[in-house]
Amino acid sequence: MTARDKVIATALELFTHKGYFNTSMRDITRESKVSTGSIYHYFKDKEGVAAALYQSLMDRMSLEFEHISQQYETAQDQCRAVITLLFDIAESEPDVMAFMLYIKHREFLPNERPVCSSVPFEMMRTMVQRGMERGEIEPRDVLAVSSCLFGGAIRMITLSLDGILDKPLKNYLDDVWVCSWKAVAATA
Amino acid sequence: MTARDKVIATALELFTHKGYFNTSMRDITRESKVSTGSIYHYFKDKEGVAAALYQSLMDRMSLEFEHISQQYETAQDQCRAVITLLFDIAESEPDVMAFMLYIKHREFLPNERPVCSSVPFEMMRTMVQRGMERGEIEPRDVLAVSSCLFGGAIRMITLSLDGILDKPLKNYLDDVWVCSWKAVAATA
DNA sequence: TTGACTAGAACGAACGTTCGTTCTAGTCTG
DNA sequence: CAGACTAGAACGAACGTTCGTTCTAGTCAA
Repeated sequence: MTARDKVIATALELFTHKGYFNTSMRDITRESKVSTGSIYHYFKDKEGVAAALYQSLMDRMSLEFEHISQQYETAQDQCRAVITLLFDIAESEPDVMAFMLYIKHREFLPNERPVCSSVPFEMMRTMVQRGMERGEIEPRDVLAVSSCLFGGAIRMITLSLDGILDKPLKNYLDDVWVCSWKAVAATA
Repeated sequence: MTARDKVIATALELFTHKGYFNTSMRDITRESKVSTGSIYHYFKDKEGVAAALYQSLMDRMSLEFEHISQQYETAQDQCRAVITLLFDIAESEPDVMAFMLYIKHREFLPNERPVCSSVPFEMMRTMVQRGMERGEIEPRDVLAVSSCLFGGAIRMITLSLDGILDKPLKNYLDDVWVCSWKAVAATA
């Protein structure tokens, strides 16, 4: 693991657990065991660390969604795969999910667009759009439908991150998916 | 308007627009025209300002939800009223909505429970619970169903706060409600 | 020897908070 | 009623700390 990677991994952990502003560069040097000088060699500033972390996570999600788009034919299968993937990540790598869904990036990445208009979120809306064109999904406003289709799952994930759930997240997957799909499915 | 109220109103505006950590006590004194000394007379510290603001908004929402519970009989009517109210507030007082839904309180209010387990959110789940008992809502896990019923609306509100929507939020209300209710309604 | 990398001491700016003081309005006393 | 007294609201300069960042010196591989 390179020094750069160690910094990013440490930043993910500290930013999600303590928050960006409650994490000092000293915290990062201590936890990552990379010196101040090295960090500023690889990154322009503290914001640069956050930006690199953010970018790497967005790239990863874009890639995963790309795979799903290719692997599945119907919008129904694609969207279920997306929600399943999100649930998986939320359980196995809660920090990753927390940084993507839960954190207010724009407080410390003022030039970044809001998450909702990031590439992965756009891809989710594209899936919905295609589902409408294929007649799988009731034709309505795409934003409204996308919100309803994925909103339940996303709320469930934030409940999980907040430690509200007493069972593992995956136990709720079936209930959430049945409800979410019923919300948008074209009436036969 | 008392000095105390002026501070809370200013805090709401600055915290939502710039974020808690990007807002200094000097910003608050400048904008509210209340001196540093006075602020520390009314509030223990910066966190105390945020806590008072948070509490006042939660109290207000609890009260509004209480009214809705009494005013409407069925869970369907209650839940639609809740979503309508949230949309109304999001449009007329976006700062209020942003502070309640969008902001990561726990970064600066470490002793506060997460929003999802605040009183207003509990009330929403109670409405769902009663809907199940009355046979209006398909019996499933209450948390999952609540997430699906309100998740779409909440996502829509965050889209609105992010400035993604090109039309006023209320234009989406019908689509969102139809989808959300279909997600959970008992099959006749 | 050069250039990429590491190290951590040092710097200056900005922060939240404190503190001594002044101002204001009300109350008590003779 | 006049004057002494009190409580607490308001003020803002100053303090000590912490932060992000820079700087200088050193190491190591090619």
